[in-house]
Amino acid sequence: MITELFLKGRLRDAISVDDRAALETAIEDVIEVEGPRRLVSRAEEVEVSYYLVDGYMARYLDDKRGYRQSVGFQVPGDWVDLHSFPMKRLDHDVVPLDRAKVAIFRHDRLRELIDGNPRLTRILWFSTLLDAAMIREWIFRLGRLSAEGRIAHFICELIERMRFIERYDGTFFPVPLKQSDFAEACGVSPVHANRTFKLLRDRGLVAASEGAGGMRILDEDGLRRLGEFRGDYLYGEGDLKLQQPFG
Amino acid sequence: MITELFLKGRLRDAISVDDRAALETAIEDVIEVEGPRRLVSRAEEVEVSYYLVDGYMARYLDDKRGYRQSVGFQVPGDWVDLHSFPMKRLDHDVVPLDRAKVAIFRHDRLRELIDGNPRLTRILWFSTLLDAAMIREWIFRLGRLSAEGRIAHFICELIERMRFIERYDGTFFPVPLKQSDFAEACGVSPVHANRTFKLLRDRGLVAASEGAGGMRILDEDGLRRLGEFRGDYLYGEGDLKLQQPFG
DNA sequence: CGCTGCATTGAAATATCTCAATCAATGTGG
DNA sequence: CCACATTGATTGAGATATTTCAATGCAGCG
Repeated sequence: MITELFLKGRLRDAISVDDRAALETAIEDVIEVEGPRRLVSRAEEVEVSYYLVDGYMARYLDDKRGYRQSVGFQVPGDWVDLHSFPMKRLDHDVVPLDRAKVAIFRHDRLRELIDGNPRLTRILWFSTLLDAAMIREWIFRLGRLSAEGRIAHFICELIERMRFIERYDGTFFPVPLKQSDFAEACGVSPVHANRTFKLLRDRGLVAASEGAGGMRILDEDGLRRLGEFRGDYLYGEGDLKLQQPFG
Repeated sequence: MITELFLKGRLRDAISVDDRAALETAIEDVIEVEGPRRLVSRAEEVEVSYYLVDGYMARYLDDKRGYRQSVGFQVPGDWVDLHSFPMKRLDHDVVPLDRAKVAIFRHDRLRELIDGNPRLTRILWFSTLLDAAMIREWIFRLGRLSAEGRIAHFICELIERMRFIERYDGTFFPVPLKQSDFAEACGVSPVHANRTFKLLRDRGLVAASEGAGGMRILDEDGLRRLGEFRGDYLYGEGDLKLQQPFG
C-alpha cells in the first residue's frame, strides 16, 4: 500500500479501512524525483499535492543573500505540501534531498474524495496541523537554544520521527543530511555546525559522522536533555499521546 | 457581527452570507478574559476553541529556565486555538496580553456546523494554515536575521496584520507589547531588544516608544528592507494575493 | 514619598560568524 | 594505476553580535 506510512505510530489506527482505500484510489501517479531540482516553488499556483512515499525532502525560505533557511523536513509517510490544497500556493520551496518517490494527488480529486467525508477531512486537516506543531517547536529551537542545543533538538526530532516509521533501530537512522543541512535547519553557519558536531561527539552523544549516510546515536537521553526536547508535540490527539509520556 | 473581522482583508469575501450566519449561530458565549492568566494551557484536553473578538494574545513555549519563547501572536479577527479542534490538545500556552474579549465555540457544535459544509470546513482549515505560514516566516526571522532584522520583520508583520483589520492608519498602531514581549518573540534578550529599538530609532525607522501603548512608524519601507520582509505569506489564496504584489 | 514596572546604559564575558586554509574520500578521464 | 577535480569535513584566528550582570533613570500611582 502506497500510503502505508501515513501517520504511522500516531493517528494511523484512527483511519478506517474504507478511508484508507479511498485515499489510495485517489492517487494519480507515483513518480521519482531528484534534488537539487525543486519539486514545488514558492508562490507558483499548484493543482496537486505530493505525498512522500520514500526519500526525504526539505522546505526552504531564501534570504536576501541567497542563503536558505529550512522551514521543514519531510520523511516517508509525510505529505510534503498538503497545505497547498486549501492554500493554492506555497510560501516556500520544496526540494528533495536526494532521490525520492512521491505519490501525486490532484486537488480536484482530493476535493471529491473528502467533500462527503468529514472524518477523512479531519484526518488530513490534522496532519497539516501536526506539521504546524513541529514548526512551532522549530521556533522554540531557534529562539531559545544555543547552537549545541539546536542541533541536539533537531537530532531528537529526527530520531522520534524515524522511530514512528521504523527506520530507527535504537542506535542508527539513515538520513542524507550533510552538516550544512543541519546548519540550514538550525540557523547557524556551516562552520559552526561542524564545531558543534565535534562538541556532541566529544560529549559522547553521537558517533563520528557517517558522511551524509545517516547518524549513529550514542546517548539519546543526553541529547534530549541538551536539546530540552519534549516529544509530545509530534503526537497530537489525546489518547494516542498517552503512549509516550510528556517531558 | 461578532466575527466581523475574520479573515478581513484576505479571504473574507469568499465566505458566503449563509456561512457567516451559521458561524455566528455556533457561538456559545462571548466572555472577557485578562492576562497574565492563561486562557489555554499546553497539553490540557480542550473542548472549545476561542475566537478573538477584541484584544491581543500571545502563544508561548517555555524553556528549562522558565523563559518563554513566543510562537504566535493573535490580533482581533484571529482564532487563537482553532487547531485544538482537530488536535484535541495544544502544544503551547495561550495568554491574553492584557484584557481581551473572546467568542467561545464548542467543538461538538463546530463539528455539527462543518460536517455537512465542506466549503466552510475548507475556510477554517485555510485559516489554521495561514497561521502555519506565519510561523514558518517566524522561523526565517529567527534563523536568518540579526536582532535588528528580527525586530524590524516582526514590526512589519504587525503593521500588515493591523492594516487588514483597519487598526493601522499609516503611522501608528495600538498594541500592548512591551520591549520584553518583542524580545520573547524575536529570540533575543530583553536588554538587547532595548538596544535594538534604540538603533531603529536612530535610523529614523520608528519613533520613541509610547510605553506599551503601541508603535509609531516613521519609515515602513526602511523596516521592510531591514527585515527582508515579504508580505505575501500573510495572504494565501491565489486571486486575492494579486492585490498585494510580492517582494 | 516611596513603590513598582519598564526603559536605558555600561562593561565584561560568551557565542557565533567570517575568511582562509587544509584534509580526506570519492569519482573521472587518460 | 595515476593525476586531477569535486565535495564535504575540519581547523585556526580575528572580527562581530549578543548575553549577562549590575546599575540607573523615569513615570505613574497609592
